[in-house]
Amino acid sequence: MEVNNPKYRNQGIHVVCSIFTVDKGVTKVLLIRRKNEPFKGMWALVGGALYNDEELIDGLKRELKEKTGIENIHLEMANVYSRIDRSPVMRMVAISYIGIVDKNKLSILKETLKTVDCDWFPLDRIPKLAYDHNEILEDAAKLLKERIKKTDMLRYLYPSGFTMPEIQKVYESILGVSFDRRNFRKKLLSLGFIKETNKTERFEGKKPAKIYEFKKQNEIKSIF
Amino acid sequence: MEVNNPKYRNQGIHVVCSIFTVDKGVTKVLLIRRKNEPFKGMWALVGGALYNDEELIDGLKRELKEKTGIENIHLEMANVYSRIDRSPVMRMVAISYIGIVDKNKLSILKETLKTVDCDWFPLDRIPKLAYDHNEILEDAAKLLKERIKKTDMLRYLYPSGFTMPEIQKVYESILGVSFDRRNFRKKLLSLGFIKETNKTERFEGKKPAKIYEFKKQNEIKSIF
DNA sequence: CCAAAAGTGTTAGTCGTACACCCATGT
DNA sequence: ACATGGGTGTACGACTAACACTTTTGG
Repeated sequence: MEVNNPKYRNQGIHVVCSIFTVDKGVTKVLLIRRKNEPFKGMWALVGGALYNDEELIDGLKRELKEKTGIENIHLEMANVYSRIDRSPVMRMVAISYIGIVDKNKLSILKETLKTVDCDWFPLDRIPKLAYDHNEILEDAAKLLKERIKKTDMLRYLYPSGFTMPEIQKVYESILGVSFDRRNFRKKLLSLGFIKETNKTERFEGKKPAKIYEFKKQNEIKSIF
Repeated sequence: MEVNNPKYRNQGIHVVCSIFTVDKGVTKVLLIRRKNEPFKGMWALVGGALYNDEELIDGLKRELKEKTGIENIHLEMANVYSRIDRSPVMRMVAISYIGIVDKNKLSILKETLKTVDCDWFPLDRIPKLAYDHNEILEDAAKLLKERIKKTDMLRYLYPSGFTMPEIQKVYESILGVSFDRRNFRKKLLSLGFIKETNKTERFEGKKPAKIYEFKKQNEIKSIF
């Protein structure tokens, strides 16, 4: 690599995340409103430019803390965006991540050095966002569907347990379909990554529902 | 973004690809041998540094042509690698791609401006590679398995048709399992992205086998 | 004691798996 | 004519989907 070739100059990496939650049956994503140029005053996904001395996930967590105050959440990689003019400042390739959290278990900063607002937006009411974030968010929402169908990603929404009717509503909200109560329960239990507790909690009914929790990763045994 | 912050400087993007083929029942990957530093003389995956005026896929295709002579092949994104010291020259984030081709339908350049050799290596006989390419290749091979199971990626291995026993052997080679002939045929047909032709070809038997081909993407109709 | 959601079990249909026989051809 | 792989159909078991009744509690 001829380091001095000007074609290698002025490139940077954006790290950006779509953090989802489900609030009373509605899937929402966390957006911030930008204080500075470019895209001053516009809503955007949380993220920023990577430093040259940090890994992607660390840079993203730094940005996330700076712009929302959120710490210690699980994020997984989603997609990559390389359109040449996707940033007006310089050539930036973006790496996108997704996460899902219980919004009631964390507090967000409404204003920071770089933001003037921060809020949860239902997926069907997303404003025009900075950069190509509308596209990134759309892809992220699609991926979220795949991931909750095929992995135990929802464990991060329920670090301390959930009831069947509760998590069923979340699946139905995110996937946009509805399931038979009895079959849903059987299916989820058959996957083997959740377990019953002896606690109960009222959800929508008067009869209390059992609380289940996700097994720790090392408790999940494969078939062989 | 404060463009002058030195932490944003000296970052680059690597694009790199694992191009697979299946040769007489053996899955192989295309490697080049480097002519220049860093890693001079070592084998490596095909790839290089992205220019600031090109998209990932275009940069990768440019590198691919420069270093192997290969043009016009299908590549799909695989993974991202961001270890800070993964390149000794400067901080480079790598985006990896995978592809699969019929090696008999293309010719490769044994030597170029930047390479001294180029060859197909069986996956169980991979030498120590430049950069973190061993890790990238391992991940790519895993992803290849997923993709041929879940998508019609093998269409790119067979642009002009295939016979059942032939493609079955490819699946078996890549996945490392073996299938019942009758069930394999039924399964593949049931997916609905291949169609019969009226041509035949001899494969291993004396009786000629029917040639099938992948439907064009727009011929594949969904269930609804 | 009634309304409303939570919890459970059984049956039918569908899909995947296992398996045996006939067919077309080259030698 | 026969050996070799290519092509097809059927029966069984496993999983998925549809569905109805009992239980627990708050009001």
